[in-house]
Amino acid sequence: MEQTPQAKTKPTPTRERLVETARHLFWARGYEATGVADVLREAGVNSGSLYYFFKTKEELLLAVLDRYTELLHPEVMDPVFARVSDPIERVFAVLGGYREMLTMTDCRQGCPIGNLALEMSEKSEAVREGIAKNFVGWRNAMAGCLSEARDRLPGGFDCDKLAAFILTVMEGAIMQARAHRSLDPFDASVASLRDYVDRLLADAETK
Amino acid sequence: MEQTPQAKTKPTPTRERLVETARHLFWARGYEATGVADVLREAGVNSGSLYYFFKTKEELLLAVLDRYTELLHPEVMDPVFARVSDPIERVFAVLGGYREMLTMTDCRQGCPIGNLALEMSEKSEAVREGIAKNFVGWRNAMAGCLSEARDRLPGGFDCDKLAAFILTVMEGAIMQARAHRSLDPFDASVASLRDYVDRLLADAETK
DNA sequence: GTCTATAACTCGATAGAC
DNA sequence: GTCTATCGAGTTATAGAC
Repeated sequence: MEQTPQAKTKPTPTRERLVETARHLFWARGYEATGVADVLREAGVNSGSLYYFFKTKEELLLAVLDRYTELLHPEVMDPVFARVSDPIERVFAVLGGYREMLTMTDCRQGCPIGNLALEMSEKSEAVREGIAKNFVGWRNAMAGCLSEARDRLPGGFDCDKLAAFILTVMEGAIMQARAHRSLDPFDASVASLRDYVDRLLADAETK
Repeated sequence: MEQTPQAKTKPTPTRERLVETARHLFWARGYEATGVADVLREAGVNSGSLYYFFKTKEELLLAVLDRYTELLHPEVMDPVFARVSDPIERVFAVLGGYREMLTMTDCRQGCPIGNLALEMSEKSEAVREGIAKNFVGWRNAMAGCLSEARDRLPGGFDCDKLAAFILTVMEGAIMQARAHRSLDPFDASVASLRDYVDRLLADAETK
């Protein structure tokens, strides 16, 4: 709707490059620690262009958060769902995706939204809302998996509550992995979550 | 050992005031977002004095992390342990303490170590170690509670693993509470953790 | 839409008197 | 151990030509 329809082979317009560069730098270094000049250098764009598209650095961050919302399904969920079909295993496969992110960065980079949630939640209401929206999307995807497996869970089970718990465990597990620069706390936390889910499934089975 | 023994009524020396001021500002605003000038103003101290005690801003942060390590038992654990005697309930009472912190700050401030873990873990190895040390202390306190209740838990149960899981849940729950500016995700996550622990206790009972 | 140049300010840190 | 003054680099953002 904002895009002219015939523009199909556009070679990555400047705005796109700015958002993608900012996305990666905010993730790797944090928002405050990333200078506008860093984004400009890395994107090969001049100051004037950035401020043509975005009034402020914060507005650039809001665009980054919108981008994350768009990427949730194509980048995070769909590849996993294509590979794994059992709804419960999909949940743990998504967690495995974040584990891989930790592996590839030697436990230096975790969930970009989680970082921003702690750094920025009280600094801007608009940013906080963008973060909350991303969390809601993630939880809904997980809640969808759990709903599919509803008949294997105890009667009257609250799938949204467990979905929120899964996000909680993932974020807390990533935090500890980064603080200890080790996958062990991540693996231990996911194993505890698995134990909990197994007990829920076993409980539903015996009834 | 660093303190002269006769100095008992010292009116809070400058160094102490700097560490305490920095501790509160880093907690409320984050490390990068807090300027050295903010610390100086709030502490009523001049630049020259700060750099007499600390070579850099990062060294001030390390002192803050040491202070948190010292405060863990007197400020976080002991008051709860004095009030609650059942070891399992102690765990949940400690979580209740963090809930109160969220209540008092309208879900704006959570765990100061968690904030720093995500903001600073990859920026300085010394800082990361100070954070990890705080996490280890917290987990050990929780593992101590669980060990006391060992006979009520399933045979061969790994108390350290559950302690790590409890920290994971607490940090993830605080993150979501701050992002949504609501206690609901915190309460839901703690309720799920309680459900898990109840199932562990019930499992041990039937054997 | 993009360019260069720079305004206006804040940052962490230092020097040297007291 | 504390003071004032300030350095030099970095910050976000803007102005105005092209």
